[in-house]
Amino acid sequence: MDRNDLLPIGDLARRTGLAVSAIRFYEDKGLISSLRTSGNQRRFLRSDIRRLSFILIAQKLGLGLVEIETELSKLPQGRTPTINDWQKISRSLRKEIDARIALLNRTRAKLDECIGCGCLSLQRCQLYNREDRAGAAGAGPRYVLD
Amino acid sequence: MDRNDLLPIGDLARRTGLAVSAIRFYEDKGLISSLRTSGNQRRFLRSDIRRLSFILIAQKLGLGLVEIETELSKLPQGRTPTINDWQKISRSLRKEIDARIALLNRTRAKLDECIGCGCLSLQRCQLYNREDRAGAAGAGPRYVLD
DNA sequence: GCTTGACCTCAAGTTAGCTTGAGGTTGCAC
DNA sequence: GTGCAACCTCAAGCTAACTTGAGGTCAAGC
Repeated sequence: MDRNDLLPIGDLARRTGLAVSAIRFYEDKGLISSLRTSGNQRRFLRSDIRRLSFILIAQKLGLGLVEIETELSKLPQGRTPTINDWQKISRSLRKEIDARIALLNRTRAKLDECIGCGCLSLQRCQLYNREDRAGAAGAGPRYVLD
Repeated sequence: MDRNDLLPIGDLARRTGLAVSAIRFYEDKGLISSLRTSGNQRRFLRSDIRRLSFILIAQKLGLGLVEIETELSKLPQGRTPTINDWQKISRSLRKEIDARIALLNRTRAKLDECIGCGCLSLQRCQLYNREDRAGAAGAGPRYVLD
């Protein structure tokens, strides 16, 4: 592994569009790891760019950092992930997207009924039920979500 | 207006599934308003059940309370909203859903390309751009979102 | 050898969306 | 007229996902 293949945190930040502080934060949370120079500065692998990309995409889908870490933990330990590894884990994201689209479609169908009668009634329209609220993107009142 | 048409906060909570504290919080934020008894207790209109329902649905779509207030402010002031009023504002929500579905479809298409090459590269796959990140559900790093 | 920008740590602050707790009051039923 | 559940206010706490600031170090160019 060439010395030039190790990136300081600022470079990684520039490559991903992330703030330096965000990358440090992710390392703290265990989403990414780094080597250290003798002077205690972080050095990252090139493949970490991809890792951060994955984090950004997954976040966009509404996954929390904890869930993202779970996904990332499916990558092979000890060696740099191959393209094949990334394909596998990306397909898992694709399922997430599919699920979200399906949920939105159901919500839309129910809302359409409600627009029909104008009621917006929890009882009649059943626009809420645990199933749907569970997969929701928004935070929502905790009491209801428990 | 009959005296019986005024609901104490606990009843409203039971009808909507919200916590009492959440309703008070929404009132504080100006999403809902109440009358007071001589003893300073809140009394709500029956139509507030619908108002809270709307808030819950909109939250499920990932709208923030501020955006929801903006929507709600389109309801007529001074009188209880009619079914027609609710239909109008609900259609606005429907558009939100449509937009979100469209965004997810675009994201999925891009991810599919990425799965194809396994790159997950920000440059090549263009899985990020401001347009998409803007409509995203998740929080995302603030620096990038600015 | 000195300056300067990039880097370090650790603590505290920020926003959203609520909940929890303390300490006190109301109102309905018996 | 008394008991007690339901209500009140206000302050503080909580989680997620970061940012900001203070105070200090490292490293490369002049």
